[in-house]
Amino acid sequence: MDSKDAVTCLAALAHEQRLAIFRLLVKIGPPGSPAGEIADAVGATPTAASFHLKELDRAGLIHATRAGRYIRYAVHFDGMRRLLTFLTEDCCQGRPELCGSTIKKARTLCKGGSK
Amino acid sequence: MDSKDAVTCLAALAHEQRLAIFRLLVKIGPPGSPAGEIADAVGATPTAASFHLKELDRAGLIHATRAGRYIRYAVHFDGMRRLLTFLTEDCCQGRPELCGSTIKKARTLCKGGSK
DNA sequence: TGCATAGTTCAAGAATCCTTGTAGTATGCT
DNA sequence: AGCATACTACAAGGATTCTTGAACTATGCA
Repeated sequence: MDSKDAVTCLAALAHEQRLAIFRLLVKIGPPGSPAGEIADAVGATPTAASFHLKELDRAGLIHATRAGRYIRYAVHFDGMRRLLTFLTEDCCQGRPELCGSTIKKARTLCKGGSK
Repeated sequence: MDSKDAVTCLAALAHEQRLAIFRLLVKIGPPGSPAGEIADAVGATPTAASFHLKELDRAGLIHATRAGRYIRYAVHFDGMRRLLTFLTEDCCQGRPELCGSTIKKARTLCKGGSK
């Protein structure tokens, strides 16, 4: 992940409805949820929900899969983990004793961590 | 941290220069750096740097302390940790086996983790 | 084939944010 | 006190992003 990708992710999340959608999908986990239910849950019109879901998808934070007439959206844990890793990279010059020594744990997120 | 605070933080970070400043300060850690050096490091004019530093400060991601004629900025680990916690809250409905069981580690960040 | 449902795309106006220069404030030195 | 340095505040133009409704595409069922 480079700086541009990170800015795209952060801009995607820097919006009340999109943040609500993202957190909802984080909570739901791998099974995800169809677009209509997501729209209802966050109080968005179908048009707005579609627009915001596409933004989150483009940023690589969620992904879509068609299931019959529904399109299910689920959080993309790998994208999420890459973003958090990028934000905390080289914390305290790699000398964790400067900040409490636990920052490295931020890198071992959902779906296995390392790499 | 509520949804509005998180959006403020994310919007603050969703900008190339501000993200560069934040990551620089994360890397430097507690000692921080004066505004002028930060401006040079990220290639910003003094005016732009001041503007962006204020944004990050307002969002609670960094904090300023005057040291003589210099104003040093340093990352505010607590604000940073609160944001990461907020983003990963209730991951997979609290059933970490759904996503790899390591998400909880994201909450134990710099400065000692919990609350 | 024809209709209903689920979701997306398009376009235009409105709102917001970014950029930049100039002026101003605070500190330190002589 | 007077001057230089370090940084901040203000303001206006320009660019980007958000919102909304109407039209469009895709799927499933009878």
